[in-house]
Amino acid sequence: MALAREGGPDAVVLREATRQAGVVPNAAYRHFASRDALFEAVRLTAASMLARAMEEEIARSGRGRKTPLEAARARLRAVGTGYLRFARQETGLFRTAFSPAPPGQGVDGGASPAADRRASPAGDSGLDPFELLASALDALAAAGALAPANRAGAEYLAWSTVHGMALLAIDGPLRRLSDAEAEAMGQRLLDMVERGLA
Amino acid sequence: MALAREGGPDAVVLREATRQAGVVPNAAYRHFASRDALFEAVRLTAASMLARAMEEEIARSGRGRKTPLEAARARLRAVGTGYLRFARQETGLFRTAFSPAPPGQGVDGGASPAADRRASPAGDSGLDPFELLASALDALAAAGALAPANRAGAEYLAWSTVHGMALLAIDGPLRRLSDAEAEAMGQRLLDMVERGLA
DNA sequence: TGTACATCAGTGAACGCGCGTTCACTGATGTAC
DNA sequence: TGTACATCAGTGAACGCGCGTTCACTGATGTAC
Repeated sequence: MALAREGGPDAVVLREATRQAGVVPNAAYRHFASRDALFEAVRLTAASMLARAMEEEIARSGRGRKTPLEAARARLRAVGTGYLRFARQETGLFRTAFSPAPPGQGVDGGASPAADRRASPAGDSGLDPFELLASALDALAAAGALAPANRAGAEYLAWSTVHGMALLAIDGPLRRLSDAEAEAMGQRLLDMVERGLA
Repeated sequence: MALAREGGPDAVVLREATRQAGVVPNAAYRHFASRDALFEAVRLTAASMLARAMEEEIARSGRGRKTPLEAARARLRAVGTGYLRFARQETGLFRTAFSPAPPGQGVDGGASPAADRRASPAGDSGLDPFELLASALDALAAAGALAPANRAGAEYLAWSTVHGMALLAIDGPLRRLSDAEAEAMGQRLLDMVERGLA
């Protein structure tokens, strides 16, 4: 996890992990069948940390009295905000979570529900990032701010938007933004989504 | 270029390139100072091919009589559509174009104007993808479909959106969509942007 | 027209590096009878 | 209570691999005088 946090997916190197553990390289094979299996475990953990970060943001957004519509909007925003913040603050883990799984296995790139559920420690909702988003959109639809005709597949539209900004903020032209600027840009993006989905 | 097209940035390996050229490995050093320099050349070319694909899409969108507003909208859509299609059809090159430049050099990840201009063959406009987007947004603002207050930084909002979907369509959950489905999803995304930016 | 020389793509051999992985093993800890 | 045995994390040594890069070189082509 330290390697992934520091250097992203490519830094997850079996030999280096054993080095940091103060142990001989092949000792890793007591714990993981292969470097791919080790990587998969790291990826899953990273994905569940992202989910966790988003849930904390959601919890924060729930505070204060609100109409159902306000609450639904705040929840969707929180999902996006949590995602963007995690991407900026834990760049290596974020990139690891979305690193395509090694070919061969039929495993999804990104977080799969079952896998996440397996990895998630007690105390969170057990929902993966995608499910958190879906449920925020459901709430928005229930509150009437998202026409039923637009509900289907809306996850992918919202996710695309926020995922793209996360990556531009990591690798791309938004990399050099200050925290405050990135935050403001993120909120503008979420405004756009809210308006665009309606 | 063949390596990048086939396998993305990680497949751009000096030794393999010389192998495919039917030449001994160190012969590469007649043409590039290092593997990083070779990679940079590939990246630039990939970026300029993306720009090219977008320009073709723009040219296509210009056909038929339209009001200025319709034309501006069509142009912005074309920018997005070209981007998304290139990402799906030339996945390896797309990923290469956005691969972060090797550290050390102060070079941007993604396409920088000057670099692109250098690399672009005669016949295109010489604008990089970002500039194509910017000019489409200018046209939209001029046509009155984008409030001046929202114009600044709108590039980053639009780009984020489309970039995110491109990546979800490459690595993520949108990977398995058919061409027709991906196309439809892309158009919905662009609808959202149009509405959201206004 | 002929000769001396520079240029330059490519050769052949070798380097050190870090990687994932395999093998036969040791030695401490827990468990069965 | 004591002994035999299984379990299991970690050891030590070695493997083959592909990578980028360096070195001194060859041999064809172009250029100057």
